[in-house]
Amino acid sequence: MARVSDAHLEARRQSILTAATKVFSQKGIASATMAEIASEAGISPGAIYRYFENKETLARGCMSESAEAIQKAWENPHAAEHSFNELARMTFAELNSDEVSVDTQMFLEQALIAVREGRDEGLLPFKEEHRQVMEGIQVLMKREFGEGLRGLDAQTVGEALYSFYWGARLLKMLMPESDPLAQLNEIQKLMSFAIQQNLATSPQ
Amino acid sequence: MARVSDAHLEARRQSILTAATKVFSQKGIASATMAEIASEAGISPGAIYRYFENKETLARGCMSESAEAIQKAWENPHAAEHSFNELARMTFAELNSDEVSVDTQMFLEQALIAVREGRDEGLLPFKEEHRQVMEGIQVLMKREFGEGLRGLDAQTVGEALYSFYWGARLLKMLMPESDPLAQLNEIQKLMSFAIQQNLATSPQ
Amino acid sequence: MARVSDAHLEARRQSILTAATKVFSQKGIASATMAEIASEAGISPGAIYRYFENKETLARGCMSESAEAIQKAWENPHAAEHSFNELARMTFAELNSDEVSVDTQMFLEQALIAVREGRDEGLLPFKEEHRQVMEGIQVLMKREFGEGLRGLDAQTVGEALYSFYWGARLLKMLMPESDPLAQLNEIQKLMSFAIQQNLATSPQ
Amino acid sequence: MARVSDAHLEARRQSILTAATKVFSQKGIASATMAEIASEAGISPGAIYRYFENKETLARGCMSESAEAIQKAWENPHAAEHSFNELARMTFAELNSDEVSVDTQMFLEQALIAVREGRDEGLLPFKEEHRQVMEGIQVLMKREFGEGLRGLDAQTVGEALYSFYWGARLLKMLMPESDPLAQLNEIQKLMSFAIQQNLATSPQ
DNA sequence: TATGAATGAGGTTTCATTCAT
DNA sequence: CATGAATGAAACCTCATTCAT
Repeated sequence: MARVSDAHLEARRQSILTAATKVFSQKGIASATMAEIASEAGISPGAIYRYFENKETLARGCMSESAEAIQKAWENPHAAEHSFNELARMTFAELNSDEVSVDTQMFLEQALIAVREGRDEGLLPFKEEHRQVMEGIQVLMKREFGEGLRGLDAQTVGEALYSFYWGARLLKMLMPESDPLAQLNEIQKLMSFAIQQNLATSPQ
Repeated sequence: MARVSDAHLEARRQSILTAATKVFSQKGIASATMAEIASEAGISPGAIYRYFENKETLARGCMSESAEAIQKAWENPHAAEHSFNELARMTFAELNSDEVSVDTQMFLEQALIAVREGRDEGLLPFKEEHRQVMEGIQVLMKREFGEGLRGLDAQTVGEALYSFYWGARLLKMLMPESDPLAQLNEIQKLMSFAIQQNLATSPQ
Repeated sequence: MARVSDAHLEARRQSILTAATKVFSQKGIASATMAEIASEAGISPGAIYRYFENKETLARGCMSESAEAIQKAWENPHAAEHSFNELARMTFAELNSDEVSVDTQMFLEQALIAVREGRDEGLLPFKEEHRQVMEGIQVLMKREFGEGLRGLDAQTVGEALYSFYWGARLLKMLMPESDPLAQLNEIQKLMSFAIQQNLATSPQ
Repeated sequence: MARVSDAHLEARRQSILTAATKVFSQKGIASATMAEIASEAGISPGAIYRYFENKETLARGCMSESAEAIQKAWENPHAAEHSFNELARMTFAELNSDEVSVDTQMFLEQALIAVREGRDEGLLPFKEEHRQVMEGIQVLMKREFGEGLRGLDAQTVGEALYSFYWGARLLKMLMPESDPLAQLNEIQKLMSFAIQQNLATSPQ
């Protein structure tokens, strides 16, 4: 029964990921059992272990790749093909997908582990990512809004917006009925008004 | 060992909470065992159950009460002695205290447990609190800013600000060098500008 | 605080027994807690142990004494002041009291322990009691019904009636709504008819 | 170890039942531990749970199925191929087999647990069975004896006979030398005499 | 490769009993 | 004598993971 095509294996792997994401997001990572996931994927529990080392690895594998693309976009603002507002909308729109809750769970789980350990080493990768994204936010804002940010500290506004993003993710996880995109919309209106005000009162 | 003074009982209760907070924040709520906590508190496992119904209740008790006062203030906006901006500053200033990180950690631990377990029951208390605070934010904003919020959906703005608050807490936990109060400052400037703009263009 | 009158101690003892019987019959022996019983008796858990060695002893103490009197009556038929039918009615009427269920539980518990041990020694006391009562039944029947039992084996009839008695107790425990006395009534009618028939067809 | 034949699974199930019956009857259901049973069956504790939901279910499974056939006969009197007297004799003859004592023991263990726990739920299945059998007794008697039961309450007579049956089982467990069939024989003679008497004095 | 039966560690909770006050 | 806080043993059950087939 040897020599199964790589494509077949990859398809199997994907079907497991799909099943796992479904079960994880329905039952939560800890409550979901490997047996359930196997059943959902139409295979046996043992088979999962051919594709994923363990439950932990499987859960990590469920982190959606689409989210990574967006993160990359923020980290490389100069290469960005989108405006700040567009990118922001895309980012928050993504938060309404089902998988995000699992992603958020995974992230928080890792973050808590790092915090528990108390050593900075565990937190460093997180910090680095955070810093890069915040940097990207700041760069994009400055580029687009320029004088409109007068009186504001762009970096700290960037941090605040990043806080807002994570807070929205957290609340979405706890209250799936919340609407991050709608929240963003109001924040964008606020920013727009503020920028108008700034420009209107700018020195001649 | 009968008829111990109430003060003694309360001291014992506190010592259990202290021990539990220490163990929970080091090992995580799930991994921590009641035996460890009892040992840390210098009592027997069974004794804990005279003070706390079960592990879950004990964990809930570990959230410090200082935060509750502020929460109450938001939940009862009509009784508030402070303006929206004042209350907001107090709330974010609190985030710079040392114990808040542990509080945040405990909150996230419990939120994750509830989400993992997939049962809504565990999340309901959280949701209710969230909802009340968001309601409070909204009421205070409307009362103080009135027409300044024209063109904005006060409720959603409230939700967004609440998201921002939790995000700032989360980031503070992960990056203790971050400054929630500074972030709030920028957001308040943004709001102030926006309100000015709104009032300036108000219909005659 | 020494030297409390014996009467006082005995009263205390009785109040504990009353409380215990109430709680045992409501919750079952195993489910009832010493704390509940203490509470019901209006004392502290620790105090019970001044009067009863342990829960087991307390439960045994709840076996009603009225039942013992009746048993004695059967064991000493010659001293009996009552007819077979009267004694039977008294015996079954007793089964409608609340305490009997606890008694039955206690008896069965002891019996099961003896059976588990497999050694006859544990069962011997039971057997002896049974045998004496069955003997008493037989003697009373013979004395009263005489020729009416023609064609019947008095001893085996006695055993059957004794089986009936224990079965009625067992069923009363499992189905408190059953009515042992009503059952006895029918059995007595049966016996009466049978005896009449016997006498009617007796050889002249 | 995949794909084991159904026969193998059934054999495993039986070996667990055998082990459980042995341990339960030696130690009592409450004192017996799942670990002991597993050890006796030569498997791991966890394996038991693939065959039985929990300890309670396992205990219930320990009541032998031979008795069930007879029980079914009483519960479906209309389908019965046997007369009342025949069925009664078969039922009581069964009580002389060796395994009945263990069955009785298991039944009493469980009945006591249900009574102890004080929750009606545990007793309901018992009650239902009892009621159905008593109903069956009554129906059979009415069908066969008709006018012979004049002056008697068939339902209560049925209950009394059922009490007699359980009492005979109980006594057989405690005194293996007792003879339930002989007892039944006398009861049947009693009933026969009574019925004759009834018919003889029936109104013309 | 897939199967799925078996493993076995591990922690919360209860409550009879004790004993310091 | 009474109190009631504290003790601490004990066992069910789950489920990720393994490995014989």
